[in-house]
Amino acid sequence: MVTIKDIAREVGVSPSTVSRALSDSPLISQATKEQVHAVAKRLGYERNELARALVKGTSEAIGLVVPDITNPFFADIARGVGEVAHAFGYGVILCNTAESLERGLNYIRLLRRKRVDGLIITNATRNDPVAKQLAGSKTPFILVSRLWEGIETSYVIGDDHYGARQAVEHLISLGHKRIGFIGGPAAVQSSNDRMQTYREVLQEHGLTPQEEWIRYADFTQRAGREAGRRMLSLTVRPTAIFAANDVTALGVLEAAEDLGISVPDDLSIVGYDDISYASLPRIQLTTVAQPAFEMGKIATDWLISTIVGRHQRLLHRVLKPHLVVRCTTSKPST
Amino acid sequence: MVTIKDIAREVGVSPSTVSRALSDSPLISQATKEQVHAVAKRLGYERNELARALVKGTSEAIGLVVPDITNPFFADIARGVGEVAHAFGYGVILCNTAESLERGLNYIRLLRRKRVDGLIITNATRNDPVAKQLAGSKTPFILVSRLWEGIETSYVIGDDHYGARQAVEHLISLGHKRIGFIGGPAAVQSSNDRMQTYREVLQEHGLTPQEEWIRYADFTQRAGREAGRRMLSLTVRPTAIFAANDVTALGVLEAAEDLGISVPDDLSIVGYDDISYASLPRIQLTTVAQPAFEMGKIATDWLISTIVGRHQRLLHRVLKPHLVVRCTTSKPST
DNA sequence: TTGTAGGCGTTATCAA
DNA sequence: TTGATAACGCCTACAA
Repeated sequence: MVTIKDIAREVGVSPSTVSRALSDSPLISQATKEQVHAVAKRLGYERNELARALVKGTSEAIGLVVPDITNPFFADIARGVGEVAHAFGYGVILCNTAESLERGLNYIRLLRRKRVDGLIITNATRNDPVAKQLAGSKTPFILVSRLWEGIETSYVIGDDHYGARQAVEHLISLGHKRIGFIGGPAAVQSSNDRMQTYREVLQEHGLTPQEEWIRYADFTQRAGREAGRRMLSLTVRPTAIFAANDVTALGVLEAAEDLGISVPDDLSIVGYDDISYASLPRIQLTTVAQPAFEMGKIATDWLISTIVGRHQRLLHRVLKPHLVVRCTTSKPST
Repeated sequence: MVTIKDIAREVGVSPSTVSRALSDSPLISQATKEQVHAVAKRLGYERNELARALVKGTSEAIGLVVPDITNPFFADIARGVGEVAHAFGYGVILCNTAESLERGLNYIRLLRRKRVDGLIITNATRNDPVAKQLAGSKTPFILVSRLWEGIETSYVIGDDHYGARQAVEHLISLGHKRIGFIGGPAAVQSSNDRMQTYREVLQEHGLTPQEEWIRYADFTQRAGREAGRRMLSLTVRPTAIFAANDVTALGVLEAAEDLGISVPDDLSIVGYDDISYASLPRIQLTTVAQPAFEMGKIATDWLISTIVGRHQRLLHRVLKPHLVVRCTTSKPST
């Protein structure tokens, strides 16, 4: 690899002059700048960002931790993050935890060892051991979509209570009385909030769900399918299911198919997120839409502003989701 | 941030001793090791990988460039890459080019400046200016799914000719004579190979497609939908369409819906990749399956072996895809 | 406008 | 078994 020393030797100046010339310092004459750039190009010089980061104390990289990159919701967040990160010249180190708490821990440690300038965390869970550790550190970070509890942080989330309310009230207004819920891991705040609101809304309407109508999956299609299959095999089964995310909802759709239950005639399904596959003609999933791409962008924008020191306030952004009624919900059959 | 010097001072030894103790050198006494580790833990020491990389000449990070992270095919590759990379203690820097050649170029430059130890490239295109540059460098890299032409590299790809043949012969065996093709960007090798084979197979069966039955989209759902809409609005329209990837195929499915054309009765559709959404009950897309996750794993495995110098041979891996017949294909209506 | 020198946090070499 | 010392490649006062 060619270094500034090589260029310096070639041009006949000192390494510092080369360094300054390459970073376009006003102290350097036009003539030398041109020479330096020419030689740099000829030699194929690429600045060593590692060395630069070491001395400048900033790596121009941010870490992004996601629980499942194959979930389009997180893929979209990742896209948003990449978009603005790269616009500011920052790199993005992506870590996929597969919903494993342990991996999440390891990745965050790895990212901090790599001295990323900031972190975007989308896999926050309750009692996350990393929470306090990170909160007590200097590394700026921001939570997206999922929250820790009892810890002051910046975040960009959707209003899960509001969204869940839209979903459940929609089902109730259609006339459903037996409404089930399939959530994500119990330690995930957003899933819990949706569940809690689900319970509340039912109660407000004088409805009490059986305990078997409430299940926890892990936000994957497979788990959604299994949970759905179990729930739909009950002797008294729900006429509608609210799934805590679209991927799970699609799993439930599969389960219904498996059991020969027709949607929406015999079962209504509402998802959450509005991933692009939810709107496919054959799917037409009724769901609660969240602006994933936007969330990634907002978070990254804030993070980088914080890194470069333009501000240091916390950011609390709660986006209102909205219900998109499509074709997986209808009146219950009588 | 706490450094080895801080630990050294605290313990009362030299920095080099601390360094050795932390990397578990056999030269250090058990007693000091324990002391050092204790203090390191107490102080919350995290090794600075930047500094380490600088002196060791290896960053323990690999770069991954994908054309579209929201395409589950690439998300799955990314998952595979992450899986084995992290198993070996490597970080993954993800770059999403959104099918832009210019971005691809910038990202690869960025990654090289960050001194990644190797690259996994899934966005290769014909006449990629980065190709020769990279081929002439010391950084090991491997292409996945998409190839450059005329350049000796390592790669893990699917057999596109074989896959496309399965798809088109399937349609022909069903009795289709008017078969269309919707590909990705013309500069993408895999898309081209599928197209070429599509032409060949038709020819072998004495069929000649009209030129309007061949369209290039950009591997997105939206473009697939538009191209599909145009093709299906022709006065003489194909009775079957082979799309160069599933995302495009889903777009075509939408287009058919838009125009009130029923699938598979009035139009058969075959996709490529077998992303998880292709097998949804309501979708049941007939498609050519590729093991994306596996491809990511194989490539990364090879890359890291090369990095650590276990070998330096090129890897040429061509995986045979297989046709999965589902419900979007049937005999043409008469 | 340019050069010198010191340092960023590690690791590696050579002595002790 | 441990300690100096010199790198790694770059940036930045401070001097010239």
